[in-house]
Amino acid sequence: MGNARIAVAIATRQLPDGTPLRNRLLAALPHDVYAAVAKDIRMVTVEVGVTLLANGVTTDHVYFPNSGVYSVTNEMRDGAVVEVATVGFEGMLGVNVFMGDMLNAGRSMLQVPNGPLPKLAVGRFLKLVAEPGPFRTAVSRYAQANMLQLMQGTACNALHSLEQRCCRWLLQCHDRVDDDEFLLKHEILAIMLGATRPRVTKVLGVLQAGGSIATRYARIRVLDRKKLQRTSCECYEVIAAHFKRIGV
Amino acid sequence: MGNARIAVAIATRQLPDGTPLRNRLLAALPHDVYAAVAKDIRMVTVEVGVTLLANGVTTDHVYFPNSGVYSVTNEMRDGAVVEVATVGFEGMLGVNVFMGDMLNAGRSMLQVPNGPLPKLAVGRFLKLVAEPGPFRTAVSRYAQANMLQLMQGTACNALHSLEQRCCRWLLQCHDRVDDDEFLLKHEILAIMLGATRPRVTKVLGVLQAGGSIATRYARIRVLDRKKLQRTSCECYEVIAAHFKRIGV
DNA sequence: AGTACATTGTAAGGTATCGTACGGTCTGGA
DNA sequence: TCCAGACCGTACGATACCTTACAATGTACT
Repeated sequence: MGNARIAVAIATRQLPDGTPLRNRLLAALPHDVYAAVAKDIRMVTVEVGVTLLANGVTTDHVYFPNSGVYSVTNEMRDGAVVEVATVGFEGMLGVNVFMGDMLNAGRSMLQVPNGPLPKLAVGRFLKLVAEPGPFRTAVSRYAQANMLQLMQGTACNALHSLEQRCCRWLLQCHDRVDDDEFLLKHEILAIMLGATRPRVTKVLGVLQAGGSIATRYARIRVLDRKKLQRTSCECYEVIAAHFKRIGV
Repeated sequence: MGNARIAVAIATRQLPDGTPLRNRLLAALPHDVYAAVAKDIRMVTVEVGVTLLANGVTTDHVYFPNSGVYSVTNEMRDGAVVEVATVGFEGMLGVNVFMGDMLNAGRSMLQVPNGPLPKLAVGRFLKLVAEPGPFRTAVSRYAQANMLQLMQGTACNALHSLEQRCCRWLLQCHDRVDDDEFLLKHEILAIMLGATRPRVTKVLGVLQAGGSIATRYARIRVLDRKKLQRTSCECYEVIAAHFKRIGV
């Protein structure tokens, strides 16, 4: 019995706290390198909405989400906040460091909680990506995919309805959480989409009436993914295709 | 007289067709390298709206605008087109190549004509950026600034009014053309902003009544930059500050 | 069970935007 | 000089969205 447990531990890589590694970027590290890096990974417990990387500030750590949904948001002078990129286990928070810019762009925070968050010191990260290899390649591809996501998002915000964008967000969220139901308040969703809370409530009501989702107090459950996808704009598929093509 | 002419030619770098070099990225090349590269630069004459880099296609050339305004646009399945990034003499078309992705993202085209366009073969470009140095640094910084522009644009499209975004576009355009008046049809501007042409006409009418601009047949003249900046959203300043900070 | 608080549901009046259509004006070439 | 086509100005009904406010419901805690 004990042996079986160890076998599993070896077969599926683990984070320092014992949870299985899902982050795609860290997973790209060669086995021996990961073994060495794992010691330097720290697990952080974060609350929804708390700033992980502040805008215009140099940080000492980058984050590699293992579960849950994180957002890079942009805040205007009048306080209006809107999401510009969604990040989950496929990526990282702090790509700007890889791009050679130590100042964070936008504010990164947790939106849908789903477990602890691994972080790594910037210096350690930079050493890992300094040399060509699978990790550097993975991070580079992610940076590119992230840019494609931004491009699609820019167009989407200019052209598509709230309902369409809301469906897109729910689908992207669903992809990053290993459950059909997740913690998500209407207000959070409203901020993400740059809309007002009552409008989001109304849109979610329509989606619920259509049988795509079920909403509870501070929770949303995806019932019919395909229906949700039909109501969404094409941007969900386009972004997913980009990520897939680039191999993230 | 002849000597004076040569002196000028040496003092201000020239493109193969004799026009002075304004593109910031090419200008970052060391003198001797530029002299060697100049032979490989070809000048292209382009028409407004013609596709330079098509979406999802591998190209053999990258472009370094020397004047005028170029756009990277995103096209939806229903044919709706919207601009996601503005490019002028500060940048290049085809950054994705630098990011390690040979497939173009979005469609790049000319919006405001202002002279011929220098192009360089992809292979030649890749050799130039392969080694660390001032050119590689400049391109890398531009890639980063471009990403910041995308982030700000995403938020801007979600939050700001057509009038605000229109002012931002006119300011960005004005920065890239060495004249207060430039060729720009309302319809082009409408496409850029993801709006309908009549609305753009209306907004431009208001701006004209306020004395910020003067419009003629297919032309717009900037009369009062500061007034235009006050009517614009903060995104113009934010993006300009990003470019400045990164040294593009 | 009951209370305080957080979250969601709903409404109303006002503003912005959309789609569409049509007439007016400018420009370039016959 | 005149015409055809390109471009701009304007209008109008329909729809989406915003702001604000308040009522209803779920949750946590006593």
